[in-house]
Amino acid sequence: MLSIGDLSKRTGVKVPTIRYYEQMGLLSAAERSEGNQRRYERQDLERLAFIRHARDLGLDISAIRELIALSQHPHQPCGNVDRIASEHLKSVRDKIEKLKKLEQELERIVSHCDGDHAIEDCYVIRSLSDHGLCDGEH
Amino acid sequence: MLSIGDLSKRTGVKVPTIRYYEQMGLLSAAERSEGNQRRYERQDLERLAFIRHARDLGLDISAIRELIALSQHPHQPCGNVDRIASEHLKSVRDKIEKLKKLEQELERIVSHCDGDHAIEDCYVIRSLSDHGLCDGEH
DNA sequence: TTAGATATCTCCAGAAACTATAGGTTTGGA
DNA sequence: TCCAAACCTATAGTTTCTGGAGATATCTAA
Repeated sequence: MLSIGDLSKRTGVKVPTIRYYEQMGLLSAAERSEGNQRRYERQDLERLAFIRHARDLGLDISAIRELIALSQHPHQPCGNVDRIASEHLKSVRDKIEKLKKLEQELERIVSHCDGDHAIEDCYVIRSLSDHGLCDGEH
Repeated sequence: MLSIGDLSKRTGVKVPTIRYYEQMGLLSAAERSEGNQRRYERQDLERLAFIRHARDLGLDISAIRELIALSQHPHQPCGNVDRIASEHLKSVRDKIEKLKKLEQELERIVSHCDGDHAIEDCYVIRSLSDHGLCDGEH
């Protein structure tokens, strides 16, 4: 039996966050010690690792709740699971695209600034003020 | 003189967001009409465009506040301006790296799932549960 | 000029996913 | 047995907005 602190150390999820996940219904309410402290088992460790992993992947809490619910009806076809993951893949790709544009623009802005002239002539400030100096859309 | 609605239409920033920026000290308190409604001038339009552009680039409010403060001392050298933009560029690059790893992992997950078998065999669920199945770190 | 529609005002609450604090109780090791 | 560390609950704060309620102002058309 693990305390909440043990669980935290093993998964890297902070203690208040574990309690928060319980409150959000991602973890079922843990057993309690005589003194009312949470006690966990291996299953809970796995569940929390699942949640953490999914959060790292950027899935939001409702998507994770959905996946957990699906995984508890194991004889259903897994089309929905595939759908959730595919949707998420799309959104990750969108994010990458947007960030790449930002990267280009910031590179361009920074490369014009040698850090050694007066602010009134600074390209960073000028280009932030004037969208017309940008190469692309954003 | 522009109303807050005009300003909103011209910049694409929603009305409550403009008021929020004023509250956060990014926009100075606007002049008021006799009936206490905000009235803006061209300068305010430019300032708001600057803020919007910087937000689009992902700079947070405190960074923007810093840039605005710096831009009000136009004869100082612009090293700090460069620093803020460079730091942000670095964090954008980090995010891109992380998201690319996620993209690969999700691709791998989705490609294993044809949406047509039972959940108990589904690779999505298995690999989310078991971090050991991942290719890389995240 | 006046009625009615639209825009604005302030203040407050909510969304997401935590994080932190306060004040009190339990546990585990010397 | 004692005390520090960990735990408990409840509540508030974080960030960047967004939306609503209820009251007031402004604009337009008749």
